[in-house]
Amino acid sequence: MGQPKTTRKSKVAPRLCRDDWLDAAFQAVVDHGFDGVRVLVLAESLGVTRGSFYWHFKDHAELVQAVLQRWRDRELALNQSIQGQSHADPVKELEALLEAALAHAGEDLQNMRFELALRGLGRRDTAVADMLVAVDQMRMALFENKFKRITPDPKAATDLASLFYLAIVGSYQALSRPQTPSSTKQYLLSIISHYLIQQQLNAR
Amino acid sequence: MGQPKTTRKSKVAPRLCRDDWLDAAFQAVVDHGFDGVRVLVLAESLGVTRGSFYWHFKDHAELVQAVLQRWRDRELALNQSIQGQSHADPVKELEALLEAALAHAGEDLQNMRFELALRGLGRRDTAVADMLVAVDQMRMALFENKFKRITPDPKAATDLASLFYLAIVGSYQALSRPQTPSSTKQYLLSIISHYLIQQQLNAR
DNA sequence: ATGGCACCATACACAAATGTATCGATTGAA
DNA sequence: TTCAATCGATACATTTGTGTATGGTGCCAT
Repeated sequence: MGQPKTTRKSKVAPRLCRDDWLDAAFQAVVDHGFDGVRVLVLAESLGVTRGSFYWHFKDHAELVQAVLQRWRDRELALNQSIQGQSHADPVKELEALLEAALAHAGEDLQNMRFELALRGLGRRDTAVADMLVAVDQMRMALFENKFKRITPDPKAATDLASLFYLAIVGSYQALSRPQTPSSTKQYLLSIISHYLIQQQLNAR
Repeated sequence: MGQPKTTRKSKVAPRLCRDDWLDAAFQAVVDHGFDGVRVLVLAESLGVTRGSFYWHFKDHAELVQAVLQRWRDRELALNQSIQGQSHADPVKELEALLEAALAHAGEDLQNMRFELALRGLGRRDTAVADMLVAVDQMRMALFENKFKRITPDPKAATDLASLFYLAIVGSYQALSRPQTPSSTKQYLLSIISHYLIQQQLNAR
């Protein structure tokens, strides 16, 4: 019964690399949080013993550190690529950015769950907390730049960007089950239109 | 060195009741999350051995269950008391509600940290998730009622209430260190005034 | 083919946490 | 006072997880 044929794709014993362990750890964080990253459990899910793990990593702490590092690198790269693509209509850009941030919570559910677990870790680990603050500011600057092309009022741009970002982060965890993703977008877009209309009225 | 004189208030051996353990468990959740609720550790912090624990509780699960239960009861009671106090100016009421919700994140930091840990647990436990959804809806209804007295548009009331609540939840964890509490309030109040001004303009 | 290296298994020691069983001590009331 | 109920200490068994040391095996280049 139950051959050790795990979820590894190929047929037989394609020996593992460091990234395989990182992937497994990522999934464990998604499913059970950072406290659920157990070497023993990961080994079973990968169909090997811990002997493999302690060849690729010094210890448990190094694994977690590597997972954090990889997330941070990817987040920075993602930010760079978004900053690159600048088009004509700033409102369209904003909508696209919103879409991307909320898709983070839609199809790409894994990343959302990982990030929430990461914020949980950040509450006990100041280094992680600092990393998160940096990423938050980076992302918020993205929003702020878009808003600054919509309104001439710099304070309004900062306020709206903060509000948007907070609402997105909030939508990650409140209202778990119901129709959150698209409705949150509607709430936010509604605010934009309100704001734009008001601005046009003021301009007269 | 290091007498077993822990943080228990009185002089000698004031035997513990069930609530003492619940308080300690609450603090453990605040400090280390639900995974940090270890019977052994709680016993040490209370200056007793686990013999005491297993007299007051059947097992570890019963403790967690009781902690959840107590939080839920208190949350319901708080909601009731807020629903009771209805005054004249709806905008003032809204500001007061906002103030209360964000004070939750200010002076009363413990409750905020507990709630965040609880949301973390809710991601792995459907029963907890359901409880949180219920509480979220309950609180959001509070906001929605206030907004319905400000605007005649029911959809706008729902949108604004959702957005506010999401932003508040988001502010609980993004922007850990900086000037979050008061600035978040400013963001939200700014949105209100924008919205009210627009509404007045439309009314003409 | 074969020797060496990369990768993994096995076995051991140790630590932390749960749960149970039993005994001891303290307190309040008859 | 004394006796029983309440509360906590002690000791034991079990589980789960980490880390280390060492041995085994397939694969690739010489």
